[in-house]
Amino acid sequence: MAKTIHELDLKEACIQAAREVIAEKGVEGLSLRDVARKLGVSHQAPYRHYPSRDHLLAAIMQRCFEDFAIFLDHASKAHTTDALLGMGEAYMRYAAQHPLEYRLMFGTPWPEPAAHPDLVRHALHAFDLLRHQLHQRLQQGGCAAQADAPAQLAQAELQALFIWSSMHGMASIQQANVMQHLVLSPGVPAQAEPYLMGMMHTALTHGPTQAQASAKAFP
Amino acid sequence: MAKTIHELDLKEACIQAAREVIAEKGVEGLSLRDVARKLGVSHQAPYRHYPSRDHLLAAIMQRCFEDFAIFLDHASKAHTTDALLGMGEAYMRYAAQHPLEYRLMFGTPWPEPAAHPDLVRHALHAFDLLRHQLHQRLQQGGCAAQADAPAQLAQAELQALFIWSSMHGMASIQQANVMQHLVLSPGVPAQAEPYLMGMMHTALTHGPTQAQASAKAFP
DNA sequence: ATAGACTGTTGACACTGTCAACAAGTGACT
DNA sequence: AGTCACTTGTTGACAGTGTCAACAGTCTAT
Repeated sequence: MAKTIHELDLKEACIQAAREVIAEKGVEGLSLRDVARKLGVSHQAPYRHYPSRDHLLAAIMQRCFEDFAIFLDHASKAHTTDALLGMGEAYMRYAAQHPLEYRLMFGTPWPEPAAHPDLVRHALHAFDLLRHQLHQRLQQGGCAAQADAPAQLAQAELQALFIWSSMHGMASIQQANVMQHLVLSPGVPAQAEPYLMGMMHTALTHGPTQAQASAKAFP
Repeated sequence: MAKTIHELDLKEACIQAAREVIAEKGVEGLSLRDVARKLGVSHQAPYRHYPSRDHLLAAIMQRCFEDFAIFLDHASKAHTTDALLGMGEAYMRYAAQHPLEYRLMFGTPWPEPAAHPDLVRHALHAFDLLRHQLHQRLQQGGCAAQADAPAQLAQAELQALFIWSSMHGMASIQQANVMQHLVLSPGVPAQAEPYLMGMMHTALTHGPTQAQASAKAFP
């Protein structure tokens, strides 16, 4: 009977060890037997707490989403002038600082979402932060005569999806290190991110043009 | 000596069979032994043509990039009024129609890029199509007094990265089926893509604002 | 005290990528 | 013609993986 680390809950220790393995060798390099070895425990011990590798992965992803949402929330509150800008910068900073966690959350095929409702719930929270921020912004601004509340919410959601798309795309590109191979003009790689931020700001202040016609066609 | 399918080049047949397996079970479900079985050949036969699983994957990815670039090129030439818009729509259409291929190209950790220069070259071609389109557009437009040629190229590259980011982000979100879980207002999921297109159009016509200051700080 | 639940261990199975040794066919050179 | 090297394919092994089944302790409630 080896009293190694069990006192602090093997279920929790598995997540911790697995995150370390992921940080070292990436998501695809994670094996249950590895975390078992790392904890000095038999290769079947983790199976007592997670029915399969995917379930452990889901638990880790959930943890990552929690951390991510906290990170975004702090940043939006810390930025004194523009909470939205603060969130945007925080998003990119998180992706840059935790590439493997980011990949795990947004770049890994999700393990059967229906089977992990908790994971979905935590993942949604981060999006809700963004949506809420934009909704507030729309209500305060009141620039147009659009006082229709549901329409404003829908508007905020469309904006949130747009922002999320752009930032996730940029983060993915940066992570893939693909810009190194693109043979770009000097200064362009460094300017790409602030340029994207500027474009998003422009789009948000001016609203969409054209092509929207095809959207209105199917209301 | 089984004369099964060898006459048409096993090297080529491997790619074909592997693409079928990927289409059925996804990238992670691909195994060399599977394609060998599918071709009625020993489990080591593919190894005579590809030194490792990653090399076969690289070959498949390269093929996908070729198809993808052709697809984009056709679409941009087919669209009579706006080649750029045609490319954008084609991009989203490809992602929707070939989700697994798209995932393979843009969602899979690349197998050691330096070892597969051909893959990199083909991948870059698709980006070059976009960059070229935008460069032409800038030269024709000439709306501003910015006749500086290298600056125009850099501008086109920044625009290309912005467009690519946004569309890739939207495609990723659509593929992850995450919008189903987001509990959005009615009509928002359907409007998301045209809305994004409209926002991109706005941003391109107005150019970036703000935040660009931080970019100019490091020229 | 005893029965049942947790929790962990050992041993097996099928499957994978990959290495090594071998066989059959091909072409070139002497 | 005969030999030699090379290409292509086969068979057999090895370590590694996720997972199932059977077993052994320890804890708790009756």
